[in-house]
Parts: sequence; structure tokens; C-alpha cells
Amino acid sequence: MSQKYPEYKGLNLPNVAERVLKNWEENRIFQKSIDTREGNPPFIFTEGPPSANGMPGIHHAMARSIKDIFCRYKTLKGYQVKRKAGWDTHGLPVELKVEKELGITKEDIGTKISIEDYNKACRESVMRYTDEWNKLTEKMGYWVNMDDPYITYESKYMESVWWLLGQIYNKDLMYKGYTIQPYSPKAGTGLSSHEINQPGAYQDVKDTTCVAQFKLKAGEQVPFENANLDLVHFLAWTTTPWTLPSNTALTVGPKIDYVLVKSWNQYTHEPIEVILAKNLVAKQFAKKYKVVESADELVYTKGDKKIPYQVIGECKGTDLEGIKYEQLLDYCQPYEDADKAFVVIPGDFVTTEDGTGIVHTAPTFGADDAMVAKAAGVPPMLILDENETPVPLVDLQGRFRKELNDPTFGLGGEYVKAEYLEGDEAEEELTIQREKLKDIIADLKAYMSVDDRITLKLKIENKAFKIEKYEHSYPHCWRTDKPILYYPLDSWFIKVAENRERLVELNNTINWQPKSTGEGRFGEWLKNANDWNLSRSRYWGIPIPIWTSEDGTEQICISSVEELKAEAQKAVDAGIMDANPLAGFEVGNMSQENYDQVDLHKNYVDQITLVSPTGKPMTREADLIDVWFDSGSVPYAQHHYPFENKELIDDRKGFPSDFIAEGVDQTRGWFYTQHVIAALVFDSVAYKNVMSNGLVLDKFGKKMSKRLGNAVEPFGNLATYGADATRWYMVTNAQPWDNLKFNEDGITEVQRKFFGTLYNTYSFFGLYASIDNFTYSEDEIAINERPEIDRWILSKLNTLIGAVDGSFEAFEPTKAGRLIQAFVNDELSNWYVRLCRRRFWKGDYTTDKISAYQTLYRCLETVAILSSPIAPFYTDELFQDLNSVTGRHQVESVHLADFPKVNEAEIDLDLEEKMGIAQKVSSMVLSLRQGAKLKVRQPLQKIMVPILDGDFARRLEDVKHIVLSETNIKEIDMLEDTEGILVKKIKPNFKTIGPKYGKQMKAIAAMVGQWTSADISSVEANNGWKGELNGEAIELELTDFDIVTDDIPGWLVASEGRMTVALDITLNDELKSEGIARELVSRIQNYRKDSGLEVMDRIQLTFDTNEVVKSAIETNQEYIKAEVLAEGIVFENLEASNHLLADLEEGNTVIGLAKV
RNA sequence: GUGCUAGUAGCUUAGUUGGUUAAAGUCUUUGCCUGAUAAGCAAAGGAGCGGAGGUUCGAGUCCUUCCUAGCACACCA
Repeated sequence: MSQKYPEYKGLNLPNVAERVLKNWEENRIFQKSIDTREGNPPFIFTEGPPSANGMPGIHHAMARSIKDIFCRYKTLKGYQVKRKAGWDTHGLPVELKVEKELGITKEDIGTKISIEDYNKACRESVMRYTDEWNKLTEKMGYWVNMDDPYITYESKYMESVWWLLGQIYNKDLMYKGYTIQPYSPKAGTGLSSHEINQPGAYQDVKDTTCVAQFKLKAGEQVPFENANLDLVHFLAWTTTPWTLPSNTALTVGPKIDYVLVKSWNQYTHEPIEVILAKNLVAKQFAKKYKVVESADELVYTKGDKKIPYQVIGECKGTDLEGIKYEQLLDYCQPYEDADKAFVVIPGDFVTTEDGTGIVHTAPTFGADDAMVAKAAGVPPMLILDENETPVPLVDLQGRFRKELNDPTFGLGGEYVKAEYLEGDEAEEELTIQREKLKDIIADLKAYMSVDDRITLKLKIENKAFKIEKYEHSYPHCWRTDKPILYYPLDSWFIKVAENRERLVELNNTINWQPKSTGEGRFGEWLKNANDWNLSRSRYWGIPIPIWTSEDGTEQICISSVEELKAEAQKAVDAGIMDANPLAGFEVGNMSQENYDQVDLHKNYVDQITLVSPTGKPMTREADLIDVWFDSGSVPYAQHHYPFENKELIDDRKGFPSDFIAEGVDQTRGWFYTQHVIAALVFDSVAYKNVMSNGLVLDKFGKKMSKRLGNAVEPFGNLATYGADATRWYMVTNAQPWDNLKFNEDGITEVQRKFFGTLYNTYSFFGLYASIDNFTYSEDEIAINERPEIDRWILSKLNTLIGAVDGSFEAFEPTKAGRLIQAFVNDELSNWYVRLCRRRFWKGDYTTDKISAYQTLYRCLETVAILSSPIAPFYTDELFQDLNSVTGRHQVESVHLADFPKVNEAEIDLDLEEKMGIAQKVSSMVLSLRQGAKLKVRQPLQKIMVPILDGDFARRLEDVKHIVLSETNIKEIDMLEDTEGILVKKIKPNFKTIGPKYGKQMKAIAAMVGQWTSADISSVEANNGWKGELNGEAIELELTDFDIVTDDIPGWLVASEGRMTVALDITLNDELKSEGIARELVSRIQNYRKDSGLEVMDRIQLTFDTNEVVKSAIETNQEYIKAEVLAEGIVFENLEASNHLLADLEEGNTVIGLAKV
């Protein structure tokens, strides 16, 4: 044990972090923080897996700081907090990156490159930045066990996922459906709703939209009396004209009013009669049209400025149901039930906010469309391909099928969205189009999209009522950035919708931080949860473990490697497979080697054909499981549950999580999928407390992005400022769930204000404690034997412990940090240490001095522990530096210590109140001095303070010595009887009078404002006021008024709140000479310092000065000698150039100083 | 478009159940103190609380509406 407290040349937080990190490694402190809590209750934390195929950013540091804070806090509180790191390894981002690197597309997989090689490439790519992640984790001081991470591509992990899915399958919560889903032709995959909801997925695009005219079928009737049936058309709007060939129905709202309007087509000028929603008439007949009242005015010839229109009939949507119309674009017919197509059907989702109130319905490309069409028995536009398989009119690459070939307009084989064209394809298409369209457009300048050509065709054929560009937001594939299509796909679904209620119920038991995210955002989302589309038609992921016979009648869902091996063996026995690829797997052997010899990825399991009970071969369903299911499985799969660690989950020893935290942008999916899996499989919550932290924006509040170059690079930041300052800044500057405007100036401020002050306080303590050999070896001085100031700071300290504990407990790290910071700056450094300085460096090693050391030591030690969850590095050094001398704690790191307990006996609220008065009065006196330009060094005779009440007098009496020394005043006068001395001021107390005489408030205030000193005295004498105001009797008590002293005539006065202080600024000779002495002491102290003297060096003083100063020196000789540690003082002539020259009292004083 | 969150001095934030003159820090200017000194104290400057209405004796706090930002949601034709 050392006798000296370590000293440093200055505070360099990055260096501190280096030293502490080394210490942690050498002494395995993290491991010890878990081991020493063995047998204690666990605090279950689950780490959300990041993907290591990208570099970590500063926002990761943010999210990880939050996690770390609570894990460290709970460790201090005695919990055992295991935290297993993990990696998310599957998914489209990895695949797309690999495709790019290999220069291939999805179609090449399985042909140009084997799935096996492809998956190998993915496996190698996905862990590429693992080292950077590990480095960040270490540098920022995030404690998580990285030696044994769970990795989602490992066989054990995948086996657990299969097991979970098997549970869901066996509970009959899965089904295979044919639904319209967001589909990205360029990525070649369907997208989950999570993916559509990636930031930036919805983009504003300008599309060609079209209000098409669907002609009434010959022989049909309409519910309008004087309609010309040859001219009647339904108007329907679409933003995707490419879906018009797939139209098979028009949907109307049954309750909506529709009208028949007579007019002319603006492009062909042919007469038309159109049906649309009543309250959309004005919108559709804008600009070129004008309404007319009578049939007489309903005349039009081509070239007229405006086209007249008139409403000639009205009906309800119901009346239109069942009416047939002519197919708009007759390239194809539905392969079945074609006779039931092209009919008006009802739909509740129809609104009259946009369009025409009649919805163009293409069941193959719209989810609602499919639903209403199915309900009405209208077929989708599916045709049979060369294999006699029903297919939609657009292929999986996003191109029209060849059946749509139009001699003039092309279409067949072309991409339905121009955005899908790559490179020169647009140019090539343009050449073809120029040739084909030359009769219509003489000189085509630019490539015409499919939408543009379809609308052009409709225009020519009198089938387009209006064609416009329209800007709206449309979902885009989050990876390829191309627009998605809604497309019919085969998929596996988990039945989430029918379990919504239970999901909501369970969510209500979760403590969300902030509350609003859980109740509002997440809760609302659960209430409207749709079935979870699990299928992904990709390669690198966990395969759906379902094998089906070719006719679809028999099926098995595999839940383990053991089961797969057994089923494969059956197939071998039945002669369906030659050999069992899992023969080498030893059932029940949980060793890594055993599991390493199996691979459950697609390339491997697709080789396996199983046999059904009736002997039919069964092959695996081609799709993979949505990667969000991987991460939602973490709580179980990280432990290889239920194959290993069964008790962790079953006995609830490691589940549900006590705490999880992730960024709000990234993690909606993770919060959700964990919740769904836990609810469906275990009927439990997955986590009890959850914090969603906000985004890290740049200092202007803009989102950070590499493209804008405003992203903060985390490594450089940590190296410059140190992890402690960055962490402290991030946590204390804004609530974690608010977005953080990341400004490096803020970190500098934290460095200076908090860590600088804390460091200074420690240095101050260390300096003197080392000199005095304070090692905390004396008995703890009883609290009632300590001076007031010590008891005060200890009271504050105990209050702080309670408040910080409560804040951490309530998952409010910002509050905790701010409280600590306020304590260190305002209470400890700027009041306690400042007032107590002399106690540390003056005089003998007395009880008072020991009390001061003990008190300051405890403050520093406690602050170190309290702050350690947020700033793990510096606080550990501080703690260890203190503990290395005193050995008070048997632990080698602050992170192994126990969280301090509140000692209620040390809390003295009355004392805290007193000190508040002392601070207030001192501040007021200093302010008065400032105003009078009287330096604090100049002593003054007295101040007067009017006494407000008995408590105030007692309190002020107790702390008056502090006020006097702080402000350099000789005495304090408490004025009890203030009549005639003080000028008083009275104000009504709105808070108490308001509820009683609300309406009269203004009148009362006005009246009170007029009162004179005499009136105030009378109110005081009568203990209140009674009277009548505006005819109402009013009775006010003394407490309904605030009476404050305002002024003392002839004195320098300051008032704040109810307190008033008056300062006597007259100077006599004695005060003057003392002022001179103090001034000299200050100069000599600086001179000592400049001369390089040690604090304890003793000196001999020589003065060459005038009479005034000389007499002041003589008068205060003992004081000066004691202050500057002078043995003696002599007066003789001195050469100014070799000594200190001071300008005092209108003359020069030369000061000589010699070390003795 | 809908929902959630936020909008308070140049900047970062605090403002409890509505109660008199809106609070800190930072910043700028000025003065001071100091054997903790890249700190500290004091004074001055700077907002009327995103805008507009309303409820109330009284609104930064409650209500309505609009605007801005971020996030989430959306099948929107």
C-alpha cells in the first residue's frame, strides 16, 4: 500500500482510458465482475446482434453506452450480469454485397456459381469488420463477452431457430398463402413489411397517372334514366397504368353517391357520358371543363375554349354493382372464369378523397384488389405459361410477358418500370420505339416508359379521360433503391393477426422507456399487426425446415438435427436417397466439433430428400426464413435452447430479459420479432424493460450519412476525447430516447466542466493528503463531531446517492448523470472545497483536519462509484488511486465495488437549508461589493440582515461564520425589529388567493399595489385584511401576502426573494491596513509560486516601502507571517529590479523574499 | 396522408398538480478571487416559451388549429 496519492501532470482522458483498459485486461476485471457475483440474483441482459458487414458508427457507440450503463449499474447493485455478444450474419445486405463483389446477379447463383461457393463467400464476407467492431467495443468501454459470441449462421444457432419454428408450426400457427406482396424484381425477392419500412424506402416519385374510361358493355343497363348507353363509361384512376392490362374489375363504395355526367373527351373530342363519384366531379372536370345548367348550353365543337359538362343522373354505389364493362386492353384473358371478369364490384376501402371514387382493380398487383375480387368471385388476370402454370402478366424480373406484344407500342418483354432499365437499355429501346411509333410521333426524343405508351394508346383509342403527372410517395427496395412492385407470391406466413390481443396484453406488462414508444408506437402497431410473411427466396439464410411431397398432401416440419438425421435415414432405407449425409452427426453430442460437421444452409439441406409415411419423396420448400426471425430468436438460440441450457429458459433463469436496448430506427423489427416469438412459443414477454434510444444527428440536427460527409467517425472521436467524455456527453446532453445533436464542443465542455473539476478536486485532495500522510487509518469521526460544513456536504452526498440510485433504477441515466455533475461542480468543488481549502493546508493534523480529509475522501470515492456506469475509465482510476492508499475496499476496481447505501442519519435537511442561506447571502454580499467596486480582499465592518422569522435567525446564526469569511466582513447584524429602518414591500400571494377570490384577483392585486408602509404595518398588526371589493366581502390572512423588505435608506442593499442584505461600506484605518496586509499576502503568495518555492518552504521577507504600508505590515505582522510561512520580516532598501515591485497605496513597495 | 415525439436566450438544456418579474450552463463584454489555476466568483447582454385562436382572475404548462423537424405507420386506386 502506497503512502502517496498518485499525482498527474494534467488530465488526459484518452491516456487514462489506455491505462485502465490495460489494467482491466491484465486483471480480467470484466470476468471478475461476473464471477464475484456468482450465486447472486441475475440481471438478464440480451444483446441485440449487430451485423459485422459494415463499419461501426458513432450511433453504435451511443446505443452501446446505454446498454453498458445499466449492466454496470446492476453489477454494482450486486446482480450477476452475464452479457453474451452476438453477430447477425444472414440476410439480403450480405448477399447483395457479395453479388456485387463477385460481379454476379441472383440468376447466376446455382449456374455460374454453386450455391455452396456462394454461401461460402457470404460467410467470409459477413464477418469482415468483426475486428473493427471488437475494437470499438473495447475502446468505448463496452463490457460484453466477445470470446463466446452467438453467431446466427452456426449450426447450433440455426437448430434452435428450427426448433422455434417447429413449435409455431405444430401449434398450427403457420400457413402457406398466395398473397400480393411487395416484391423487388431487381433484388429478386419479396420484401417484408419491416424492409418496406426501412428509412428512405418510401420516396416521392412522379408517375404518369391516368383516369381511364371503361366502356359499358353492350346490352348492359345503368341506373340512370336518360343515359345514352353507347356513350356510357366508368372513370377509374390509376397511378400504375402498367397494371391496366391486368384489370378484371372496378370497385365502387356501396354507400358512395355516383353521378352520370354528359360531356366530351378532351383528347378525341368525342361525346361521352361518364360515371364517377358525385363529390369528385368538380375535381375531375377542372381546368378545361365548365359546368352548364341546361341541355341547351351543352354544345361543343372542337376548338372551343372550354368543354361543357352537365350532371344528368345520380345513384348509389350499390346500384352499380354487377354491371359489366368492356375490357380496357384485351391482350389476354384470365385462364379461368373469364366470363366473370370485367364487372363492377363493391369494396369498403373505396374513398372519395382522390381519383374518381371508382377503383381500377387488378387482383394480381394489389392486396386490396385481390381481396375484393376474391370476395366477388372475379378472377385475377392469370394466364397459363408454357408449363401450363398460371402466371401474372408480369414476370419475376418485372417485365411484361410476351403475350402482351403490341405491334405499335411494344410492351411484351419490357420492364414495367423505367427504373429497372440499366446502362444503355433505354437507348436501345428508344431506337426500337422511334421506328414503331413513327406514325404517331414524328420525332421521338426520349425513351417512353411502359406507362407513357399505355396511356398514349388509351388516349388515341378514346379510353383515357385524363392523363397527368402525379407526385406521390411509393415504396422502394431498400437495397436496390428501385421501386417495388406489388406482386403475387407464394409464401409461408405466421398467424400474427389472430393473436393480436394477446400480443397487446403482454406488451402492457413491459416497461418501455420512453413510455410513449411502448404504449403509442409499439402498442398501436401490435393492434394492427398483420400476418408475418416468413419466406425469402434467397440463398444465404436459415432454410425453412419444411419438406413437402410433390402433390402437396404430405408434409413434415423438422425441428432438430437429430430429427433430420432420423428422417434422412428413413429415406435412405426407403431407397430414396443413397446415403445419409448426416451419418457422421452424433446425436446428443453437443460439442462444437460435432456440430461443425453439419451445415444447415440451403446448399446442404436441399440435397436431402425425405420420405413421407406413405412412401412419397418429399423435397424442401425452396425459401429461407426472414432474417428478422433469426434475431428474434436470440433469447433462446444464443443458448442453443432447448438442446442445451434448457433450464435457463424453462426455469426462467435466463429469460425473459430484464433489459434490452436498441436504437429506435434499427430495432423496431427486433423488438417486434422477439415479442411475437416469445408470445407465440412461450406465451411470455421476451423482455421486461426496454429502452429505445434516439438517433445521433449531426450538430445541425441533420441525419449523419457517409454521403453528406457529416458522419462522426467513432475511433477518432474516442482517441481525441476519451470514451468517458463522449459517453458522459451523450448521456447527459439529451435523454437517450431524444435525438442527439452531436456537437464536439459539447464533449469539450464535459471534459472541462465535469472531468476537469473532478480531477482538480482529486488533485487538491491528493496533494495535501499525501503531505499529511492521510490514509484513512484514523477512526471515522462521528458525524456530530464534524464541523457544519462537513455534515452539510455529507448530507448532500447521501441525498445524491439516493437520487442517483433512483434514477438508474428508473432507467433515467440522463437524470443520474446531471445530478452527479451538479453535485461535483456546485456543491463539492465550488462550495465545499473552496470554503475548506485552509483546513487542508493550514495548521496541525487535528481532528478538524482529519474530518476534512475523511469527508472529502468519501465524497470522491462515492462520486467515483456513482459515476462509474457512465464513465467507466476515469472513475476506475480515481477509485483505485484513492483505494491504493487507504485500502478501504477489498476490490481492485470500481466496477467490483458495491453501490453506496444511503445513510439516512447523515441527511440533515435543516442543515442543507442553512447552507442555502449562507450561499445566498454570500452571493448577495459579493454582488454588492462588485457594485461598490470594493475588492473582496478589503475587509468591511458589517452587514445587516433583516430577520424573517425565528427559523431564519437560528439558521443564519449557525452559518454566519461562513458568510463572514466568504465575504471578508467583520460582523453581521440581524435586525429583528425593523420598523422604521426597513422599507417593506407587499405582494398578494396569487396561489393562495386565486382559488378563493379568483374573479377579484385583478382588483386585489391593484389594491395591494397601492398600499403604503402604514397599510402594510396595519396588515401585519391585524394578521390579515378584511374588507369589501366590488361589492364582495373579502377576507385575507397574513399568509395570503408576501411581505419582503426592500430597502434600508442610507445603506447599500440587495434583495433576492424574501431575503435582504445591507452592506456597510465605510472604511476605517484598521480595515484599511488589514486590506493592505491581505493584498500583500496575495502578492507574496504569487511571488513565492513564481520563485518556484514548494508549498511548505519557509521564507524570510524584506520590504522597502512607504509609511502607510509599513504601518499596515507592522500591525498585521503575525497574520502575514502565518499566511506566507515567513520566519521574519525586516525593512531595508531594496533594488527593485531584483525583487517584486508592487504598486500599493499610491507608492511602490519592493518585496524581497529568501528561502530559509 | 395518419400516428408518436420534439420545437423555451446565438448554442445545449430545466421548467412539478396552470399562480406573480421564465431558470441553468455555454457564449459575448466587464470586473474580481485564487498555492485546485486550460479552474472559480460577480455583473451586464440575450428568449416571452414555433405561429394563431380559445378556456381561465391567471397559460411555457390545458384545448383547437396550423407550421417545422425527426421517427414510425400506410393497399392508398
